[in-house]
Amino acid sequence: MAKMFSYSKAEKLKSRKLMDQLFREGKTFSIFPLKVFYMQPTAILDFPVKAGVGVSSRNFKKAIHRNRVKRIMREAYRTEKNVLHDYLNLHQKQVVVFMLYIDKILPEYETIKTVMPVVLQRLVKKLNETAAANT
RNA sequence: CUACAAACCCGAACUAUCGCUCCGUACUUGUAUGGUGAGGAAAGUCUGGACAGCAAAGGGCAACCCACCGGUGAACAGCCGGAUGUUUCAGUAACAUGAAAUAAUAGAUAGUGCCACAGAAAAUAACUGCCGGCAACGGCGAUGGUGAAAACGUGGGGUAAAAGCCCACGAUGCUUUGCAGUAAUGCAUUGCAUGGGUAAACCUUGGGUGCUGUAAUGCCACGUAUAGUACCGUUUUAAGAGCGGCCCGUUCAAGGUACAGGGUAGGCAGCAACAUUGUGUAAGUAAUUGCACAGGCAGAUAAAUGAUAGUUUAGAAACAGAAUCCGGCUUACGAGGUUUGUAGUACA
RNA sequence: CGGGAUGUAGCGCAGCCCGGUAGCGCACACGUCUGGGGGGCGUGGGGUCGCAAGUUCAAAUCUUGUCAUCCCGA
Repeated sequence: MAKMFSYSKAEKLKSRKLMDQLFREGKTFSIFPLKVFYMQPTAILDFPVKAGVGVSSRNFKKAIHRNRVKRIMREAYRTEKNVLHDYLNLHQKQVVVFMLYIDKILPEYETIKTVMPVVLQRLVKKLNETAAANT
């Protein structure tokens, strides 16, 4: 694990192929105002976590507003992601995550910042459950 | 001074911590370090180009666009200057005249169409009517008061009754000549004519446009089914294709079309240095152009500018985020400033 | 990045090409038939024609600009 709070190019979900697979086969859960897609890929990734954020252009028509939402989400993920990273380091797992903002009003940074740890803890819990079920 | 409207300028700066894109350097090859990083509209996509491809970017029709004159520029439907109209305001007894706005602006004397209601009649001059005549008929377009618009206007002469039929003054269109102007056009002048409006109705005239767009296009790598079904065609009179529609011409042509299915969705170039930006100066009424000096100023591909705290300022808020690149147009916009106009108040 | 369609009464739509009166269905109000409801019949109200400017005597209609919504292609 590199730096504590970084969110560099290698950690971003970029492959179109992987993304199609995620939306087709991945599992989901929602904690308002976020909806999370996640799955554990079979292939070996160059980075343990591949994470992406998104907003519907139907809900936000202006590009400036979409950029604003994505920036807030990236910032929140960057500061709160240690929970997920520690878990994955401990169990030698890898995961692909995509977080979609589903509300229609422009969010404040504080609200996303309070929701993000809850989301990541839920994600860790879900991964734990599937691991338990498999064994 | 205050309020409102319009045009133009400007579109915060700095420090610390964490973090992001791209570029350079170092080495232990993923870390350190240095630099770099959105707009006046990046927007709308309304336009003009650059650049690239498309059989030889063939010809005609259709379609679409433009339309006073000159300049500007790579180009334009843009911009600048001018001419002539129209509208509004000021002004006048009424003109004249001045200011502002303006998609005005080839042709209504090429042709076709349309003009509600009212009105005799909305473009053929009919009806009513007036005059002459016994009548047949002939002459006339003044009479009719409706309408947005009624057969050049006003006054006089003239006549059986009338009429640009004639005269004076004036209006409009075409035209001759002279002067001014690069020109549009203006002023004066010669002759002829006068049946409305609409071309942002069809249209005619003149000029222009080939089409598609950086997901263009070129190259590299990886991978699948030497694979299925149906139809059309193959030595000719050829199926079909060659990038919008139709016709012609021309070139290629042994495969083509549809359905179902399988694979890939990675990389490099295009791609960031020029119709470039800033300042000064010269030419020009201006748009704009020349010269000198200085600068290097985003380059991603699920897509980079954020978060927190503090300082400065009266305040930090508006509209809003590059995706091939430039010129213009249009629209959105906070606070402050400048200029102009309108209204009110106070003082001299 | 490119192409197209639609804005008319509370709702769904005509009218626009070829300019002059804005209409249809449902809904609404009143009256009537019925003991009452439902339903039928009759009468009536309600529209800045998305917004702005222009052409015209006259604009929902023609022209230009603009705003919003929806759809399509790569």
